[in-house]
Amino acid sequence: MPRYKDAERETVMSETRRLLLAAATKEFAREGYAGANVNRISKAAGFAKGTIYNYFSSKRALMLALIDQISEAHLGFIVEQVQREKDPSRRLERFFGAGFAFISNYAAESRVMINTIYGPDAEFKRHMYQAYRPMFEFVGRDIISAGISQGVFRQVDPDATATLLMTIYLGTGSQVDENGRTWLDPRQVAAFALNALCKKEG
Amino acid sequence: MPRYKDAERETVMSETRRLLLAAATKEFAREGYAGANVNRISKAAGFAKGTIYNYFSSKRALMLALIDQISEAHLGFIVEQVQREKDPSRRLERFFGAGFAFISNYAAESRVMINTIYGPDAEFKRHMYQAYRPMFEFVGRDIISAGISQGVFRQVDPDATATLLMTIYLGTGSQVDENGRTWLDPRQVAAFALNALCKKEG
Amino acid sequence: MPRYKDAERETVMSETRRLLLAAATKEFAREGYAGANVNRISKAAGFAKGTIYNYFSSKRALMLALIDQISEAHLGFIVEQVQREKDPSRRLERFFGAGFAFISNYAAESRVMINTIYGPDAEFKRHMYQAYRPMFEFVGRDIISAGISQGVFRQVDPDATATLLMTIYLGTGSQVDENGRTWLDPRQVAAFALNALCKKEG
Amino acid sequence: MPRYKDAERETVMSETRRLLLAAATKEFAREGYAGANVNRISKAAGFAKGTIYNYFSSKRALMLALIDQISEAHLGFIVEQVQREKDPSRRLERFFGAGFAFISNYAAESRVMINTIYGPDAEFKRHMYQAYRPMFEFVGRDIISAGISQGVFRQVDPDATATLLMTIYLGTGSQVDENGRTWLDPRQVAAFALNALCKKEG
DNA sequence: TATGAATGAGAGTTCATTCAT
DNA sequence: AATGAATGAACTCTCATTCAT
Repeated sequence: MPRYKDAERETVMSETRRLLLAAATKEFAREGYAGANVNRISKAAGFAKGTIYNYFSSKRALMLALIDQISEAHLGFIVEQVQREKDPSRRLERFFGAGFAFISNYAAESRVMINTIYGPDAEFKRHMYQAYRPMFEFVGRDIISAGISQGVFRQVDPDATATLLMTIYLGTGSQVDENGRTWLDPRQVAAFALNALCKKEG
Repeated sequence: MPRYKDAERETVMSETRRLLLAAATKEFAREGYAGANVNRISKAAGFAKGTIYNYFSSKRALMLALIDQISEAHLGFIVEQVQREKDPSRRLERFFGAGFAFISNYAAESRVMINTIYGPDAEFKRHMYQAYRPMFEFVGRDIISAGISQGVFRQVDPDATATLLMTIYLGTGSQVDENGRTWLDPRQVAAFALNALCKKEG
Repeated sequence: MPRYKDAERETVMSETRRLLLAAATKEFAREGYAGANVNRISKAAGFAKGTIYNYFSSKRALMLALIDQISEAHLGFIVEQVQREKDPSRRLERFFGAGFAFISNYAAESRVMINTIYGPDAEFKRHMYQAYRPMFEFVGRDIISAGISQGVFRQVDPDATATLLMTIYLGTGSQVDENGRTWLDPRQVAAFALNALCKKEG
Repeated sequence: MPRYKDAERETVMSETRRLLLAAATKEFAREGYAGANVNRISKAAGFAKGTIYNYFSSKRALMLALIDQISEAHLGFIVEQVQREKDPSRRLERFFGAGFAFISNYAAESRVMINTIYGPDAEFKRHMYQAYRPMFEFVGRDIISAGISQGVFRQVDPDATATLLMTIYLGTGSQVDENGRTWLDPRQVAAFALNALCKKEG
């Protein structure tokens, strides 16, 4: 869990900053980046309009900080659970299980992430991919490659397959109904992926 | 500047509308809905700012009309190609092939679609799902169900699997690099899906 | 009745022009001059947007023509009825009676007149006063002066009193409830004025 | 430009609001509500265009606030002077005297009031009547009814007569020439009203 | 550090008017 | 004479950002 985590920040980040980021998460989730209102964020966090500029130099900077925070939490959440399993197939199931659980438990954060990944802003996308690279690498290395070398998965390209699995995760996980419930079940998705990846047994 | 074409009014009207929608597609693709500028759209189409309001009552109405146009083109493009094949497996391959081709050939339209589906605006999303329902149904009926009844695919839930495939399509197809090239190859994705769906042969 | 009336205009004024002025009356009455919409007027009259400019050079010119038409009708309506009486007191009663009747029968025209007289546009006001001058003169001469010389009314200044009576008429007549009914009754108002004007009898 | 006065916030806030309302009064008086320009008001008050929206949520809200302010000032001005007299006839004279003085001293405010009362906007009219109700009641009670019970005035309906007097006041007072001078003299009008109301003495 | 009044660029939208047909 | 697509100035309102306190 502390992996990929900047221990420094924890101490530097004041309570105020945390409150502002929490309010920003909700606002960006609800309105999207362009539609979000900086003053409203500051007020929702319990501060005056100007306060937010003592912590973030601009609306964009706030968004970038939020991307970092979300990706960090997202990675920690998933890695921690996946690593409890050793078997690659179980790990894949856990991956979807934990992934969907994150989306359910951190709905606003997930909305921000999805909006950003599929949104029009190139800089934000680049930043987000950068921040999520560890997760792509983790899936490629600790799930796919591990499965291949253990003879459980077919001989697939680990990078491309990691991308595919991440894409499937993000795609399926981001489709939620009015109540925030995902359309699909993580077990369904995991079963589909396992069917595609596992060697066929006669 | 094309203030009065000499042809019939009907034609002028349609042509202008078409130009406006084309310009809107580019603008919405580049900036997203919230960031798009209505005046710029009208100018880009070759008209004065006010002209667009002779055709669309508001920015939202313009977007909704665009969603309808894109979804219609998208469905037509894919169905036409998929139906050339009769074998369900070939159809699945065609589905991804045609899908990725649409994304490549109609990059701006696809961007708008993706931004909308994964974006923050609930009304647009609802409208888009409505517009794409025929495509979900087509995949479930003419690919999945057809494959199951022909004994090619496993006994899966057609609706859930159609959703999954659509999601995979949209997710994988929407990830493009700076040049608009998709990260993944439609054949890779189709192979993955076929592995997951086809009955295992000893 | 044909007094103060430009017989020429009657013939020149085409049916289209009449329809446009009728529609303009309703629009100006409902929205006021600034809020009125020229296109809406043309459409309401059954014509295309541009047609109105074949008859009136501008929105202002339309309004000025309307003021002339309304004042002419207003004067004709009142004079015709007042002149049926010979006794100055009866004439005063008739004046208010006919005046209130005009407001009731020509509600839209009256609204336009009132809006204009008490509105912010100096040019319109000047034009309206000019157009209504015959009515001021008529009241001063054929009611007040007549009454004084017949010994019925006190020795008041005919002009000032005409102004006062006109003001009272316009003020009381313009106050109508939701259903277009005046707050006050013309007989009440006439009685008040007669009390003020008539010589005291022992 | 007075961005930060050194005094308390409360005071700055009120002062700015006062300046904005003062500028709005002039603008609405000159252009009418529909023709008024919100940005111009803010600029005329010495602020940037956006500032006015820190104080009033919309142009309409600004107008409604102005109506309240004007009616309050108007009532205070008249009541204060009328109550100095005890005799009903003197009070009636004072009523017109003070009323005409208000119109002369507060020309812009009076213009706004008159434009609104006789203008096309139903909501504003309703609001204004509501705001002026105390004045109608004051006239009915402290002038008319007082005069009747003291045997000075005839037995008239106090409410209808108050309406009539208010109407006469507003009508006569609102007719001013280019220099803001009323056409009629308050004494003339008061004399007319007294003649109408007072019992005839042999 | 926190405040919030002030700023002003920029957005969506309206509409009087023009003019080729 | 009538049309209506096109025009573009002008308007109301929003909001990221600044900065004196």
